[in-house]
Amino acid sequence: MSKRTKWDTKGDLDESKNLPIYQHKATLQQAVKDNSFLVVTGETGSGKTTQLPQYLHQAGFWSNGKIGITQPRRVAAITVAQRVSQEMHCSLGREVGYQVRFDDCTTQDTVVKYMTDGCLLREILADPVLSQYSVVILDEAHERSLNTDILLGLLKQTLSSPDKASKGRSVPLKVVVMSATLETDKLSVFLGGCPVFTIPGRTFPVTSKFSCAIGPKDTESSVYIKEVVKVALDVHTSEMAGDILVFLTDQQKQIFQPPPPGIRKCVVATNIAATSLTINGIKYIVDSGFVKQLNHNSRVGMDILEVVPISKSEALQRAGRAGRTSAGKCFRIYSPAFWEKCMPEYTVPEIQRTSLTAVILTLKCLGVHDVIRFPYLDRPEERFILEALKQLYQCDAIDRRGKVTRLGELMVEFPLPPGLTRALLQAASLGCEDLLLPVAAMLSVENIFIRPGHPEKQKEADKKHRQLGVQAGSCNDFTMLLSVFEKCKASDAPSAWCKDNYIHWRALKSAFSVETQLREILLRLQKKRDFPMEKFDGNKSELFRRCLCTGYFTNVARRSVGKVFCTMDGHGSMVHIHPSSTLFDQEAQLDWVIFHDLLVTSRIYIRTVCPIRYDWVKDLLPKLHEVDVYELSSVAREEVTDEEVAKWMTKETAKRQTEGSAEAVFKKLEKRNDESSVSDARARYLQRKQERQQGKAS
DNA sequence: GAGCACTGC
Repeated sequence: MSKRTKWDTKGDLDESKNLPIYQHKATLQQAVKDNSFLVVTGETGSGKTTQLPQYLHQAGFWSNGKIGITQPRRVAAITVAQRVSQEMHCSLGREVGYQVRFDDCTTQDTVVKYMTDGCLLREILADPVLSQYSVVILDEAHERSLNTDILLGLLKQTLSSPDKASKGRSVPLKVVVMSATLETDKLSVFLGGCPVFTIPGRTFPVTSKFSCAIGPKDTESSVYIKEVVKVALDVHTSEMAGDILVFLTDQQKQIFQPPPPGIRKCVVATNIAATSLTINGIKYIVDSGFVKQLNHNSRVGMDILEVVPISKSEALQRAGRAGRTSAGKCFRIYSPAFWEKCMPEYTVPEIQRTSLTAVILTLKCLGVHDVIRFPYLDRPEERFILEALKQLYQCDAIDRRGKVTRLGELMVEFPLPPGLTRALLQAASLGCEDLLLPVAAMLSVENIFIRPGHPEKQKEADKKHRQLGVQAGSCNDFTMLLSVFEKCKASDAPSAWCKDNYIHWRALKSAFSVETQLREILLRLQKKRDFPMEKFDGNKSELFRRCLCTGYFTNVARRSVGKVFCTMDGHGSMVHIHPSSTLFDQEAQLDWVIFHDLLVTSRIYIRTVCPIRYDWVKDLLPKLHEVDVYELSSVAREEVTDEEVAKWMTKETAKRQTEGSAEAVFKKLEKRNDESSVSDARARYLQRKQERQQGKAS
C-alpha cells in the first residue's frame, strides 16, 4: 500500500483535520486509485485545493511521478504552494514547489507541484504523455480558462487512446478535475462518465434582493453606477455591522470618497474580486449585474471590449462572497425580469470568445490534426477555428495541407501572438533580432505610456512622449517602443527616468523580463542546425520595417481619403490612426501602413503603426485571399492529398488571371465593412460618453 | 484628438 513518508509521522496540522474534506480522505485516495478520471466538486472552503494533493501524496502516488496541480492564476499557484509546504513541514521548493512564468520554485525533490495551467501546457509540448507525472489535478475548472479547457481536451484524448497513454509511461496517468458545484455532470459525461465526488462546503446562507433600477431594457445604460452608489450607502446607513463588497465594471474609486465616518469597510472591485481576491468579513454584496468582457469578433477580425450583463452563475458566485464567515445579504440592482431576460445561465467560456490562433498552433504541434473535431468541452464556432487556420497559413506556420511547417515548430515556442513571432523569427534569420526582441516584449506588456487624468499633467505627459519620439528619431511607433526600451535600460536611474517621462516603470520592468525570456528561447532555437538564415542588403530602418511586414502584412492598411485608411484583410474596415501614435496628424504623408492592433471606441482606431512601402508587401498580399473557407474546412477535418492541393493551386492561378491587376485585387479587398457589431460597439461607446457628459453637467 | 476589465506562456 502507500509508502510512509517523514510527514506521516508528524501528522497534519490540527486545522486541516477540521476541514470538510478530511473525513473523505480514504475514499478520495481509493477513488483516484480506481479511476483514470475523477471529478471532485465542493465550494470554496472545503479544502480540496490544499488537501487532496497531500492525500494523494500520503497514498504514495509520488513514487510513480509528480502530483501536478494547475491553477488559472499565478498568485493562487504560489500562495497555495506556500500553504501546503507549511502543512507538510517542508521548505518551499523542495517536496512542495510551484512553477509560474519567470518563477520556477521547484527542485529535483519536488513531488507536489502547483503551477499555472499555461505552464503545464508548455510542459505537454515538450513531453506529450507527461511522463514526469503520476497525477494531474486541474483545479478551478469551472472558471473555464482557455488553457484549462485545452488541457481537459488533451488529457481526455491522451488517456482515452490506450496506445498513446502507455507510450512513454510506466503507469497510466490519473486525472482529477476540480470544479465548483457547477456543470459537474457535464464534466463527468465529457470524461466518459467518470465518478463525481462531492465535498460538502462550509458556507453560510446568503439572501438576495432584487431592485427595479435596472430592467431588461437597460442593458447598455450606465445608470447602474449611480444606483450602485445609492444602494451601497443605503446598506451603510440601515444594515448591521459588516463590510460591503461592490462589483462594478471598472475602478471608479472617486465615487465612494469620502467614506462615511465609522469603521465599516467598503471594497469596490472589478472582476478581480470574483476570483482571486479574498476579503474576510464581507457580509454585504452590491451587484451591478454587469461585467467588462473582451470579445473577439472573427468576422471583422477584431477584439471588442464590451460592458455586458453577467451570467446567472456569475451572479450566484458574487452573492456567495457574502457567506464566507457568516450569513450575508446580496443586493442586486437589477429586476427579476432582467435576471430572466438578459442574463445567460452560464458565462460563455473563454475558448468561445477569443482569438484561437496560438491555441490552434499548439494543438497542431501536439499532433492534433483535426482541430475541428478535437474534444472541446464547449466547441468554438467553426469560423473562429477557420480564421485561426487562415492566419497560421498566412504567417507560414502551417502549409496548404494544414501541416505544421518547420517555422511553425519554432513559432510555437514563443509566448507571443504568431504574427509577432513571425516578424521576430524573420529578424533573427537576418541577424537583427536585437531590434525585434525589445519590441515584441514591449507589445506583450500593458501600455507603458502614462496619461494622467489631470488636464495640465496630461499636456505635460503628451509633450514628454512627443519629445521621446523626436529623440528616438523614430518614424514609427515600433521604433518608438524600441527607443524607450533601450533608453530606460541604459539609464542609471531607470525608475526616475520613467517617472520623468510619464512611462510605466512596472510595465517596463516586466518588458525587461519578457525580453530576457524571448532571447533565451531564441538562443536555444538558434543552436539547432536547421535554424533559417537569410541575407539582406539595405539600410537598417528598411530591414526593421521589412521584418515587421513579414508578420504584420495581414494588418496592412492603405490611405483612402483624408485621414481615413482602409484595411486590406478582406474586411475593408475604415480605420483611423489612434491619436497616441507618433504618426497622428501626419496622415497626409502616408500611403501604406501596417499596425499592431485595432481598437473600437468612437471610431475604429489602429494602434502602433508603421509606414511601409507597397513593394515590401506586394508579394505577400495575394496570400490574404489565397485560401478559401472550403479549402480550410477540409484541411481542418482530414489529411489532404497532393492531388487536391495541386487542384487548388490551378484554380487559384486561373482566378488570378481572370482578376487581372493587383489594383483589381485591392478593389475587391476594399469591401465596405458593414458589420453591425462594430457600429453597435461604437454607438454604445458614444452613448456612454454622452451620458457621462450629461452627468458632469448636472 | 484619445476608454475602460481580467488572466496566462
